[in-house]
This record gives sequence, C-alpha cells and structure tokens, in this order.
Amino acid sequence: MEAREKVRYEARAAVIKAMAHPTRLFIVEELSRRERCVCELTAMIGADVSTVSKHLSVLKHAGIVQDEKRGSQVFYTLIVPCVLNFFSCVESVLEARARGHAELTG
Amino acid sequence: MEAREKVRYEARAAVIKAMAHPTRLFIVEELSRRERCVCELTAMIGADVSTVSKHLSVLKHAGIVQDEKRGSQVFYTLIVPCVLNFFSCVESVLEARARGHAELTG
DNA sequence: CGCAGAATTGGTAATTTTGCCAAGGGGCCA
DNA sequence: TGGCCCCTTGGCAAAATTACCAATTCTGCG
Repeated sequence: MEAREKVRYEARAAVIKAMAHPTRLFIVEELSRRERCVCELTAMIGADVSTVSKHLSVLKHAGIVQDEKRGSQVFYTLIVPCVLNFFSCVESVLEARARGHAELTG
Repeated sequence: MEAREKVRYEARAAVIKAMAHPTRLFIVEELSRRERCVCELTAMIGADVSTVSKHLSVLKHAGIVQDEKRGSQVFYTLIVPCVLNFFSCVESVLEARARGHAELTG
C-alpha cells in the first residue's frame, strides 16, 4: 500500500472508528430524532457527564455531529445523516451471522 | 440505557469496530472486486502475514467475510456487500469536514 | 458578588488493540 | 520422506481506548 493510499484509508478508518462504540451509536441514533443537550444524553446513557462529553467530542472531531451553545447548555445535532445507513447494513450482517450460526448448529 | 438495549448497541458496535481499521477497510474494498488469497492481500498490504491473517480473522468473526480453503491457499470473499456503502458516506463526512474547515480558514 | 447547574479538560488506571516474531499444522511435489 | 509454501495461533511489548474523579470555565439567578 502506497503512502498516499494509506493516508486515505486512515482518514476513512478514523471516521468509522468514531462510530465504533455502543454509546456513540446510541448518541447518533438519538440525534437523528432531534437535537439534544449534553445533560439529556447523559441522563439517557447513565454514565458520567465527562464520559458523555468525551464521546461527543469524538463524534464532533470526526465531523459527524455539531454543537451549538445556547445559554448554559450545549446542544448537539447530527450533521451527516447518511451514517444512519450503517445501522441497516449492520443489522444485515448480524442477521447473516445468525443464519450462518443456525446452519452450523442445526 | 437498559441492559437489553445496551447489548444491542454493543453487537452493532462490534461489527462497525471490525471495519474501523485502515488495513481492514483496504481488505474489504479489495474483496469487493474479487476474492483474494491471504498471500495476495499480504503482498498488497506490505505487512507481516500473521498481521494480515489476524485482520482477516477479525472480519470473519464479525461476519463480514468468508474463507474457503483450496489447496494450500485460503481465499477470502466479501459476504455482506452493503458495507461498501460505508465508503460513500465516509467520503461525505470527509467532504463536509473539509468544507467546514475551509469556511473557518477563509 | 456568590452560588448552582452545565459542560469541558486533565489526570490516571484498567482494558483493548495492534504488529511483529516464533512456533506449529497442513498441503503439495520431488 | 523431506522440504517448501501457505496460513494460523501464541506470546509479548507498545500504543490506543475508555471511564471515572477532580478541577476549571461559563452562564444565569438571586
């Protein structure tokens, strides 16, 4: 793999890596419904605020979400809705895996 | 997040995590063109055979690729082509990020 | 001002990931 | 049978990820 090509794949992997965490998947799906402030997400997730804030930072740095401060709260929005397509594909992978497993086990 | 919901998100994240590596993205894209044996992929990637083999193992375990032994070689195939959709979406994320950056820098 | 709520950042320990080397299994051919 | 490929697995050290606590910033309110 050439250096330039490698850089391209690293950039792509960085975006996908930002999605590769249960909590961040939850956040993305939740933000696809409507914008949310950090405090709301924190309550839904049930982790420390600092943890949620860092997850949001990862998504923001990847260019997947956006933040907007209003008053004392910070609201996050999904910028690139196509990441939702990941979900359906992931479901097919899981289904295919389930079918494959069923074949093996009878 | 309830326990059951958490399990679902963890399963999804596991699949995405399998894609979240430059080398594995390269492999997936390469396998979308045609099946490849480990030796071919290893030559293209330029890493140790054991490294490539472990990356393939990750993709296989996730249910994304399939292996088939023929003679002394093992050929890998892409099972779930929809993962290719990831690429186009990732590109839009990268483009959106580039645009955002351009706005900021002038 | 002083306080409380909202959020980010630094620090740290535990866990996971990654990549190479070494070793081993299996197939092919002389 | 012996030797050579092809590939996988174990082991280990380096690097990255993750989650919490503590400290800090900023806002709004009395």
